[in-house]
Amino acid sequence: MSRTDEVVDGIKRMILAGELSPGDRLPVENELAEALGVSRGSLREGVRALSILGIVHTRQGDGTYVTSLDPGRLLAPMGFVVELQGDSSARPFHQVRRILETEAAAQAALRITDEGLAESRTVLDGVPALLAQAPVDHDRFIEADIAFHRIVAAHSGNPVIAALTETLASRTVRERLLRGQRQSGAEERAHADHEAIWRALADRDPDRARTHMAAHLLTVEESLPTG
Amino acid sequence: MSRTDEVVDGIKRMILAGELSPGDRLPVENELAEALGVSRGSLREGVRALSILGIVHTRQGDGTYVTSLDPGRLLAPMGFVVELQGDSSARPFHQVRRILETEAAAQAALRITDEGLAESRTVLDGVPALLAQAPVDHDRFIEADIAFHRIVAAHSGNPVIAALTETLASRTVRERLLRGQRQSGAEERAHADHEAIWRALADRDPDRARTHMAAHLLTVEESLPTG
DNA sequence: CTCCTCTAATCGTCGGATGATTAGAGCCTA
DNA sequence: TAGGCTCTAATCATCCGACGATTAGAGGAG
Repeated sequence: MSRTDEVVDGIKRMILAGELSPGDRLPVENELAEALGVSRGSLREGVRALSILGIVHTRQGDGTYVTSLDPGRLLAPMGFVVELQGDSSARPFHQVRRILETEAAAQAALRITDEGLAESRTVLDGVPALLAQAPVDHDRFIEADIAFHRIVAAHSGNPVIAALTETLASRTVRERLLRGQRQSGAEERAHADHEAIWRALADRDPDRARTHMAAHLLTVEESLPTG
Repeated sequence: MSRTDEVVDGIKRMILAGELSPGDRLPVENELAEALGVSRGSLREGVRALSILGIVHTRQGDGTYVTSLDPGRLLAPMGFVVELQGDSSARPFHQVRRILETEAAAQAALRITDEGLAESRTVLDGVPALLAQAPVDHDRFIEADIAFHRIVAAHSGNPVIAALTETLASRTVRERLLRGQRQSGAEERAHADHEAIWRALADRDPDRARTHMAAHLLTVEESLPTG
């Protein structure tokens, strides 16, 4: 086990033992390095790794702090590895997204607030104008697409689902998806699906929300190579 | 953007551009540091971070190589952050596990091989002896539990689901779960659930497999604090 | 041809030095 | 006194050079 691994493990253990809580400040590098019995260089490698994993946050001139450890923050780095996946893995990843978002839609139908409905309504209302112009502004369509799905996932009541779907359907992933199906009015079809989902949410009907979301994401998925 | 971030981004970009493929060896530290315009220390911090994310693998005396980039390898580090979650997040995480494994069971019923059935049969056959002795060897029960669920997920045909459920239901997580419900024959109940799931798999019946898996995991979930 | 030894290459770790950034004390001014 | 400014100390960011640990591969012995 390398020194750096010992640092990572040591800090992780301090958090698990309650010696460090979210928001707490870590000892300064020289102190912590001595406490863990490693040089400052090795310590920095370990702290940097934890920083990239979203467990701690370092500010030059100030210090290093334990983050909130929220699922949203800790799952975000996963988006990094999702982007590295080749086309062969696009389908299994999207299947996971579909399974989770389908359930999220059903939950959201039971829990969404009037504010959430209004906000998603505003997003959808802006889309027809986008699709009417030629050429269509695909970037802005993707923005609206992301915004709608994000609102639905956020109202599922499960922050882990919200964080996972966010990373599984990031902007770069969506750009790949849209590129693969930019032939026959795919965006119009997607927008119609969104409207159907919205109506189910507005009616607080989980079954309809589930079915429409499942069909919507399945349509996208069927444009992907088999995997 | 720090030097280390530039290193991470630079190597990531090399992979995305095809300059580095799985199995390829990275340039030696001194060369790569010069190519990226950073010192060897900063380079090492970046490479170490990528190593912890499972993207590269370094061997002292040999060199640094790009890993296979398989979903299983890249999602494994997520288990690290799952363990850091407090009890308040246990329920949403387990909900995700339940949703994914339920679907995995249905898929596995359609795809599982005779070897997979035989292997899971062997695992289940060993459990009654474990439960008969007093006191029950909880560690070995957890082992069997993990083995059974792993086989099912592996035969879902989706490596991402297999990897995610593995990290969401690691040994440490399971120990927490079992501790919360060690009152009233929970292990016997779990084993009976497993048998019901196995029969559905053996009959290649996805509906029954789905239902039994859902009920099995829901039972576990109901012992968790509301979140 | 096989095995062993030895060397060179490479990563792992350390210590020190310097620059960049921040927070906070102390001072000044209105 | 309240507010803003300056300056200082603390802290992290980066770099450099050195040496130890490990591995792969060349070369020789049998």
